[in-house]
Amino acid sequence: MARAAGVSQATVSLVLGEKWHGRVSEPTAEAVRAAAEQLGYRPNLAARSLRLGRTRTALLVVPALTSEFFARVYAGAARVAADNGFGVVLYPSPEGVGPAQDPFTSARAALDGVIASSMAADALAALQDGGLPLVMLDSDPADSAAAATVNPEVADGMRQIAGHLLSLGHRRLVHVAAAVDSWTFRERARSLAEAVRGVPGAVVHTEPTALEVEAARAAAERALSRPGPRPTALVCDDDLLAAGACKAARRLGLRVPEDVSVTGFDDLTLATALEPELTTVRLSAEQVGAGGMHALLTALEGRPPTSATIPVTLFPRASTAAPPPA
Amino acid sequence: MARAAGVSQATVSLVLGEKWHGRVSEPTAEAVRAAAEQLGYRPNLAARSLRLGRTRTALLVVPALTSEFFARVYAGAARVAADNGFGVVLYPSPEGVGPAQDPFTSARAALDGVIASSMAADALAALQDGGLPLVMLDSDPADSAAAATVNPEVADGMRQIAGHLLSLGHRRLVHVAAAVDSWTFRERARSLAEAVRGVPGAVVHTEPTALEVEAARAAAERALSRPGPRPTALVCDDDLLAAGACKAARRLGLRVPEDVSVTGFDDLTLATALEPELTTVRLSAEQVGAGGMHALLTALEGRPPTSATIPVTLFPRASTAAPPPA
DNA sequence: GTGAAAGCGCTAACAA
DNA sequence: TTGTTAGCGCTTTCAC
Repeated sequence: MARAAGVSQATVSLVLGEKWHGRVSEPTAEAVRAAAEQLGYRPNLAARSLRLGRTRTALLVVPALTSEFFARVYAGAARVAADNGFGVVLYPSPEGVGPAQDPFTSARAALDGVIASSMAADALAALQDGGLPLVMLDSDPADSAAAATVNPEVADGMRQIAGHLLSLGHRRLVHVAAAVDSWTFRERARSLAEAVRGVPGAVVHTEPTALEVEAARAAAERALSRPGPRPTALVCDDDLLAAGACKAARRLGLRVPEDVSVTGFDDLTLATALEPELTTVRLSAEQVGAGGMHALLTALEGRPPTSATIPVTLFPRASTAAPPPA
Repeated sequence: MARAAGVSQATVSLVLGEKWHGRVSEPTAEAVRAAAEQLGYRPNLAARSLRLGRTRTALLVVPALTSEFFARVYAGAARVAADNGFGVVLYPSPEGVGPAQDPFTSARAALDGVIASSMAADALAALQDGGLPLVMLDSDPADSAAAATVNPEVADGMRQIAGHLLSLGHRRLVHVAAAVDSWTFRERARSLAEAVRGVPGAVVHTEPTALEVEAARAAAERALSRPGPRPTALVCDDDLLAAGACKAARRLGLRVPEDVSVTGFDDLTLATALEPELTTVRLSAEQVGAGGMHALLTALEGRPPTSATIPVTLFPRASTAAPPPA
């Protein structure tokens, strides 16, 4: 303790907590700081948490951190948290081996709030009885018991993709759709269908697939091999799926984008690592994470949190072009 | 408190802490468990940590979580931690904006130990005075003050890559090297140079680059355009760099692998999303993370932690072939 | 087999 | 302007 070293008792608390102005003399304050510095003293967080009843820790529930997208969501949330003296702990990915753990078994009492992605559907049940402020990410703004929702504008993103493709002249589209039952993917499908519906002669066929390159390749190959006129554009729910779609095209001897156009979603590193570079929609995952943390902090301060919406941007690159003449 | 609800006082502690055998009667224990269940009672972690002086929390220091590799390291560490009632908190990526934070300013007193990657070099200084058990990942086994080191066998991986390429007949290699000053990359360079040295007529030129696709593309393009006989194989320190190398080759009108072979390192998702699929070495990042956590837990139990070594595997795929005849 | 009591390090209210 | 004190919820002796 700096108490023995310095001069006083809990004056230390005031000084180190920056609450001493007008209550502790400047010399004393300086002495305390010097002693703390010299002893390498750090306040004990457990004691502080116990006393305060708050832990300055938020739980982030994401389906799989190994995905670049959610790693970025974490990065954004952690940055905002750190700026506010908060920490972020992750709910162990359900992907992992071992028993699916109740996020609260080990953590509930040590949390101030929860930020959850809609994709981690199975974890939501456990959150119901939490009684903690909850901010949902990329989720249905309507139905949740959340204090706030922070969503990238996925519908707008899909609308932009569709607009881009339709104005290039594409009329036979395939939606290479993530077979994941979550609001964000339903929204994308809805938005795409709506955009296509407005254009005479345009159709969209849906080909569901698991969220993996190999599964997407198989799905896209299926879609491109169906009887009837070949689709000219593959609209994928994720850059990863788009990578699979490109592989499918090449395996069938088709060129991207000359014979078939392919679009992604997210703008991961992958999008520009591929050849041709993917036309895709950038969702700023960091902003989603940061927005979620902001909303949670607001809720924690007792103010009504503002549901936010993160704009998205279409990046037209080399994987899309006008459809072949035929 | 379950105290009021149940029947007794701190008997609760014994029962819930599984320390009651032979000290509390079976009926009482059952009653406590029932009450706890019914009230949804969870022990307060802050209080427990305060009392015990331990937090069951480890810090994982990684350069950038947005990279798939380190996300996997985290996943592995978190899995092992969870199995042992531990949590893992991440050191905010130095990449992020905002002031570079001392990991201990907010966390030191709340940590039991530290796991650090060598790539987070700048953070190491701050760790020196930690006084906490430290496990290093992918770092020089010799020089560190670490209790243990957990390393994937990168030298062996590079040896396998070199062997693969040399036996295909390649003699003019380029090492597209990550311009990051860390042990793991020095080790790769050393191992590659050594393997090539054993083969008469074989040479390796080093082309340093930042760890990004676009920078790697530029570096590879430079290497392939140098005067003199063109290199026939590009050995990259990372799959991401290999993606850049492939783009460089195509931009110069060269085919992969017919005109030039390309190899990666890590076997990220990217490796099989690209075309051709990358010949690469799989480093099990999860195992590195898990091994690191195991070593830390061992150290925390007072037993001497065992430095571990994680074997790597060469995956020969479509990005390598015999060099062109000329 | 169970309860009473102390104390982990901190903060906030109050006394001096 | 500073020190004293109580108590956050838990674990752990130690009496009973």
